[in-house]
Amino acid sequence: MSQSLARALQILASLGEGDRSLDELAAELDVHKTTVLRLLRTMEADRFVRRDESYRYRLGSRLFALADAAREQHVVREVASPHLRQLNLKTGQTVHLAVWENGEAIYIDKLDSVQSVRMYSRVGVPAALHCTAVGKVLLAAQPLRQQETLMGMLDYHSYTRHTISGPEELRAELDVVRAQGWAADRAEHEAFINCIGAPVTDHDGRVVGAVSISVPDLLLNYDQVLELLPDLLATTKAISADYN
Amino acid sequence: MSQSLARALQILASLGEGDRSLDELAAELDVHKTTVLRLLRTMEADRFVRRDESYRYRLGSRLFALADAAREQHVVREVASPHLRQLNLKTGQTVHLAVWENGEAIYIDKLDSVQSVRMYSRVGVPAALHCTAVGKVLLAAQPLRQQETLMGMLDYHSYTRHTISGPEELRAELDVVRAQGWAADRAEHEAFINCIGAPVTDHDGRVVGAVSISVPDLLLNYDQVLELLPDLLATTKAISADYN
DNA sequence: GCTGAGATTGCAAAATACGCAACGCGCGTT
DNA sequence: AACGCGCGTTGCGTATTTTGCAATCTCAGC
Repeated sequence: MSQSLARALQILASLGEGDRSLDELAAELDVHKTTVLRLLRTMEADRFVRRDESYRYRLGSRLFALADAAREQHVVREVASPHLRQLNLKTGQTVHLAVWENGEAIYIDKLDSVQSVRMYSRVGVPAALHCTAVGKVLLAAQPLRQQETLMGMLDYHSYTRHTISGPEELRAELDVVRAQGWAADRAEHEAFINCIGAPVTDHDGRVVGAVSISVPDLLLNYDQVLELLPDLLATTKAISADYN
Repeated sequence: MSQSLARALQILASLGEGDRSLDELAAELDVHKTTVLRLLRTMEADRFVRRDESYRYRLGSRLFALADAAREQHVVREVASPHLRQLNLKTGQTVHLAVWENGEAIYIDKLDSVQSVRMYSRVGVPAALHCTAVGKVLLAAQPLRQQETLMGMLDYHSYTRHTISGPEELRAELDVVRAQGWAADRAEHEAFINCIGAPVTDHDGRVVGAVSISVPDLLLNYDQVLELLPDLLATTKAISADYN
């Protein structure tokens, strides 16, 4: 709708992947250098973008401030924070918090494992609905009508050979999730990583978020991960209680 | 330079303070509703902004992702993270990490004290240069020419009755900071809060960041805070070593 | 079923952003 | 030391894009 703004957002997205030079950005957006320069200048003035000594552009510090503010607007995250920290300390594993936002499951918090095994996940990024623990938990909690719509639209990308590959299979899986009150991801999204996830609910029992624990296979096998389930459920229960 | 973009950024800044309705935003920016609507739509499409059921606008999840990426682009933060965590655990106090960015000292990481005493500081926000420990440390490390320029431009806002109030006083303070290798803030920014801060350096000895510990007066008096200095210096030394 | 507050759209005016081409500047090359 | 190249920057005329208005639509409360 607004061309210059759309381009500016594209620039920000691009800078999110790494620093860029003016020409690189111009080439990427396929617009004239001049245009990019002026957009960058505007954003620089408000600290959304900065540039280093060698004229390479990077994301600016204003984004920190905004993201920080955006988080505080997510009540769940505030409430969950200390509990997640405790779970992270106790289990030593990577812990995620995700919420439902506009048809997607979005990670809004992440605590790394003590062993710094890098995982492909990031705060602010959507989680796949058909093959992650939090995705399943959140999807299973949506109105049935919307679940069906979404299940029909998913791409069912096969990340590993365990990935659920179609609506029927997913529908069955969601039934299990609803019945048992938690979801598993047995190397469905990343090979050699198992996860378990459970919902956080408000006073009316509505699901307002999902917490998961992710463990690389080489640390714990799937059955051993299941032994962490009581800790996970205790955490989500505590968060839900604090949530009022 | 780019009007629509500038307005859009203004909208983001405003949403950073809380959720807004269309009319509220229009009034705040003093532009027509239509204009705001279209800007919001553009940002909504890229998940920079979202709106809830009742048509109130909030910051979107894309900002999380970007902020997360922006952090990872700050090498110092990555390297410092585990050390800060350790310092935070050992002392139990609020720990900050700040870097120099475009003439300002910006907080890029913060770990709260175990006693949740709220401090007025926020990741992404600039720290005052004349009355915070990190501000002094970072300012003292800049080229003298720039220091002078900046000292002439600062507003020397008197937050408390201990706040440094002019260039001469600040110049003397910075000499002390350089000489001793760390800086203090004796209730100069927030009454009843004392801080100590020290620089992180790269292999060439250039200052690339600053770490500080902040303690409310009711927990420890100034002399007691000074006893934490060895811990602080050990931390900055360790970070500097890891920095390569 | 009416009323009104707020969101949304079509349109025409013009302000604004755009691309071009020329300039400046620093760095590495010959 | 001079030259040339790469890259950022600027002035300017054009026309695309954005803007504000006014009319319309939608939904909630009465």
